[in-house]
Amino acid sequence: MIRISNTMTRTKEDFVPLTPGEVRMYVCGVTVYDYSHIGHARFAMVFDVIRRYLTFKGYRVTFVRNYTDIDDRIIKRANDGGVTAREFAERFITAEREDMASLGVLAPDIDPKATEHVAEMIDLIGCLVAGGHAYPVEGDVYFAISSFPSYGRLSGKNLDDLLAGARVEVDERKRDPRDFALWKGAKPGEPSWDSPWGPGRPGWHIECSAMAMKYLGASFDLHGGGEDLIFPHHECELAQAEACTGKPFARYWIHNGMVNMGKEKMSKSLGNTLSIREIVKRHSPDTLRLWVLGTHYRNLIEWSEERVEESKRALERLTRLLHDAAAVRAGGAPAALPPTFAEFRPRFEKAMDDDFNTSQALGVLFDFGRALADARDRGAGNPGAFVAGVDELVQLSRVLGLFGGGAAMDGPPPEVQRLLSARAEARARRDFKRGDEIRDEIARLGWLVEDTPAGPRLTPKGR
RNA sequence: GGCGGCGUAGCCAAGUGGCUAAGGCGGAGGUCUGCAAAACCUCUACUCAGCGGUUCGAAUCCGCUCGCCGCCUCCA
Repeated sequence: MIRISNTMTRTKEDFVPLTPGEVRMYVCGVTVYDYSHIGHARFAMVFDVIRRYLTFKGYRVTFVRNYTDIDDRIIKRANDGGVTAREFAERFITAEREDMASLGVLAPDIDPKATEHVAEMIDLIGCLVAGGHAYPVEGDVYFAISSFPSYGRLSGKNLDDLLAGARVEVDERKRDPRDFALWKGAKPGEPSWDSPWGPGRPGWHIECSAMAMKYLGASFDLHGGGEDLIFPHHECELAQAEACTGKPFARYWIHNGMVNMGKEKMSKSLGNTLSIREIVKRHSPDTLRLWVLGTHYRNLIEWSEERVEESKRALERLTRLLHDAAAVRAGGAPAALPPTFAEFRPRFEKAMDDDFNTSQALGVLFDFGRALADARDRGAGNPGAFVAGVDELVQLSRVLGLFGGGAAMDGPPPEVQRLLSARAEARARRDFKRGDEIRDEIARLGWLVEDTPAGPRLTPKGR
């Protein structure tokens, strides 16, 4: 039984999908007005792992992650750059897809864009107006907070506190300062769509309500996003959907913790971001993933180049096993998974079942790695069992999105092989000076040579 | 001011009522080795921010204090 921390109830609950064997999940994606940063990388990896694990457990998962491709900043930056908002947004959607692929994050089943669902949003707004939950004013349409008493339930706010907060924008035309825009009347120079309330564009929150319900139905299982979206975005999204349909929206709300830059949240608005495309130049996707998954998804992570370097070293422990297995596999016969290696899968699942505890799951994988290394070193006895064990380790690792690319297991290029042979000859002549020189040459090509009782071993030096 | 979260070894980080407080990085010693590296073995928190309380028993529950962070405004 999978247990999930549900933001709505603030407790860990048994996960029971609406339809047995199926999971429908919606995750709020990014607003595409700039390159994605490490915070987005974490968020994407977290939900990627949740999706992979649910799939691993046998659920048929439908995973939707949207693009917000119309908003104030997109319009402004597009105007500044002399391109249309659409062109501008498309550029960053393309970039985002490249970034996610470079991190080994699987593409969503559906990745809808807000601008392609304006009709659905207009229908939803129409439903809210008809039901008395929204009202038009001079080309805008606002959601009437007072018509939805449970507003504030998700974020744990009460309506009075929101007023007292005094940070709510003052707009005389709103019936209540806490009301929020569903539809914004067009201003000169802005892209707009026709609607029953005049030309304009959708408010931020309405897009997710409309798209989630279009692809997943009025009620679905999981809704995710960064914890900074709990209020107001998810609160509003929920209110809009439920006010119209009268049905419960998402059953479980999952929110990931932030990535801090020093003591401060990494955020586009604070300008303290580090882009994904910058960071993948320095670190492999597996290294970054290990860094992210080492901390439980709800906790804060502080960005640190040093911590990532540590993750790299830890990862090398596992990749070495993969290479050793590849070397053994070439000659050995396959074997069944021996009983000594059978304990790790259940332990791994137990950790992941408990609110996707990747930190603990990784601990299991490292324990597994130690058992495998021990088996390898103890002997020539049963190489097939060692290979079977490593295969099992890889299978479990892939549930976390590790070792998905073949690169981790690719053999050395011919040049390195040649050098290795030359070194073996030199060492046979006891010309260790030459041997060490060749070892350095191989190192420059990115491979580490180690002499073991069974002969030299090659491992790629990680990023 | 309101709401929420965090504080565990040198560093990172699980664990949230009861066997020896996971795992990673770093460090120390040993075996192995031409050297190196890796691997393996052993060691590295009598203690969980502090102080009280509940309990047969608490890192885990409750209260207070201190420190840090997030949200309440666009944000993953």
